[in-house]
This record gives sequence, C-alpha cells and structure tokens, in this order.
Amino acid sequence: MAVMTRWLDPDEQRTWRAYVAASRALMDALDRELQRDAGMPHAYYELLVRLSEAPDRQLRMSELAEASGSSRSRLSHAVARLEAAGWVRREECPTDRRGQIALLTDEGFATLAAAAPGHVEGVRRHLFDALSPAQVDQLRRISETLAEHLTGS
Amino acid sequence: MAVMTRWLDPDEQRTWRAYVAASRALMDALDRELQRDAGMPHAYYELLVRLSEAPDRQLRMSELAEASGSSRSRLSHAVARLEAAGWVRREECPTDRRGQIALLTDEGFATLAAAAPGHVEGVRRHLFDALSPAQVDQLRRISETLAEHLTGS
DNA sequence: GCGCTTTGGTTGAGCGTTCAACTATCTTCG
DNA sequence: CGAAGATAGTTGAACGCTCAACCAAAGCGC
Repeated sequence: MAVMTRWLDPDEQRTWRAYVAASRALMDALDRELQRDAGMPHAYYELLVRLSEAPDRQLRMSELAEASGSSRSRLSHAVARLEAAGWVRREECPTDRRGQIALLTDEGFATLAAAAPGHVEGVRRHLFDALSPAQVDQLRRISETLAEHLTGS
Repeated sequence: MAVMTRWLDPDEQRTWRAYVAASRALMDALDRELQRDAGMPHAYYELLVRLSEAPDRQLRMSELAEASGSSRSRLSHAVARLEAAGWVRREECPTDRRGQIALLTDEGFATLAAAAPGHVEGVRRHLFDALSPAQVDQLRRISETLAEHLTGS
C-alpha cells in the first residue's frame, strides 16, 4: 500500500531553504578564503588540524578518515595531494602491514600555523559574530544532535 | 600594529566542529540518496525545483543563478548537463539578445515529481525528525540570520 | 553616432569527490 | 594449517565546481 509523503509545511520549507542557503554560503566563503590565503580547501585544512592534534602529529589513515568524517577513497586522494605539497608524509605502519600512517611535516605544521588566524577570523566573522550567545548555544545543541543522529543511522 | 587573533574558546570550538560535521554529513547523505534514486546531485535537484516554481517553468540564467545562490559559471555548466539529460531546454531571450532562458521540460518536471517524495522523506528523516519543534524554530532563525549576514556582506 | 564600461553568459583547464573495482594483509574458524 | 571473509588502502574514470579568460550585447557619456 502506498505510503503518503510527509511533505514539508511552509515553516519547514522556509527552515530547510534557509538552512541550505546559509550552510552553503558559509562553507563557500570559508573555502574561498582558505584557498586564496593558504592555497588549500577547507577539507584539507581540517585534515592538517586533525593531524596536528594527534600524538606525534600522526594518525593511521583509517583513524584520520574517521576523525574527519571522510571516505577512505577521498582521504587517499587528499593525502596524496598533501604529500605532494610537502605538508604530510606517509609511513608504513609497524603493527599492520596493510596500514599507512599519515604524518604532519614541520612544513605542514608551519603552513597550518600561518593559515589558522585568518581562518579563525573568518569563522568568527561569518558565523559567531552574527549570532547571539543564546543562538550559539542552540546551534551547538542542534548540531550535536544532528551529527549523532546522522552518523548513528 | 599586530592584531591579536580572536581564537575560539572551547565552547565555540565544540559548536563549530559539530556544525561542520553535521552539515557535511547531512548534505552528503542527501546527495547520495538523490544521486542513487534520481541520478542527480542535490544542487541540480534544487535548480529543477526553482524552475518548477517559476512562471511558465522558466527563468533567465541570471535569475536562476540568483535564486539558487549559484555562480554564473556553475550554472552554465549545470544547465548544460541538465539539457543533455533532457530535463531543461535553453531558449533565446526576446528582450535581451545576450540572455538565455532556462526552461524546465515536461520530462524534467516528471523526473522532479518522481524524485520529490523520496527526497522530502530524506530531509525529514535526517533533519526534522531529530529536532524538537522549538529547535526547528531556532534553526530557522539562525539560518535566516546567517544567510542574510553572508549574502549581505 | 561612437568609444568605454558594464552585464550576461560560456568555455576550458585544474582540482576535489565519488563510485566501483582491485590488491594486499589480517582474522576467523573448521 | 588453509580457505573464506573481513579490513586497509589505492586507483582510475566520471563528474561537478572554481577560476580566469573570453565574447557579445547593452548601457552610458559626450
């Protein structure tokens, strides 16, 4: 038997469209700024951040994929580029011969350190400056709920 | 004189990371579903929606770009693909000989109509079902504020 | 009417992501 | 042990987006 579609009511429509417009505009702006100022897309910046926070600035490819919410394939291509740029090195994993370890180089760390202030400033300008403290708190709860909901299913 | 970076405090960090994770996961999920079920990415689906809502199901390229928050170049490439798929047709603009009009074909409309229920269901499942009515309202206000803030600057 | 600028739109190269194979290693279990 | 299946990661093709360069038509100033 046919299941009726639960269409969006006008309020939900409005919410959904605003959400899509805002999040795309935000990500586009940050991507553009990061590309201009640091020569890398936001996704790559995030990979460097994750590595910089890891013990010895290194992670297994699968751990890095997990930490960054990236597919294995995407990560593989990305790390290849980051390696070509001299920001990351790959090493064999001593405990699992299938494994690869991605390691942030000093040059990668320096590039990240140079890019960080501008990027953070962008996040602040485009996001936090526009919202009240209460809204920031709401956005945190909403985002955490959604993230959990999405990765849980 | 050097301006100090206004770094993110731990709460802001948490908010920002959750936001990025959630919005990427959400868009990725919808993109994957739409690609699987309708053979088009979410961005193309949105173009068809905008056209379907326009008078006579047609819009000037520049209007469509504006309505969808897309660059002219992106739209040009996108419409070329949509045209190749038979979902959109291009026509000369009678009042401005530089102009092009993008027109949703019957086939495009039918494809859209077939894709809509599944997509709406996905939006509901991934987004609205996870949030309380109050949160949906908060998200609407936040998103509208952000969208305005971003496109205004 | 005639240059200058602006606007509308396209194009091609380069890059990042996805998807579907594919290889190699590890694990499990009879 | 040895075969079957799971896991780690890579690869190449197809596709979508960005950026800069470009062309054509429209508007503007004189």
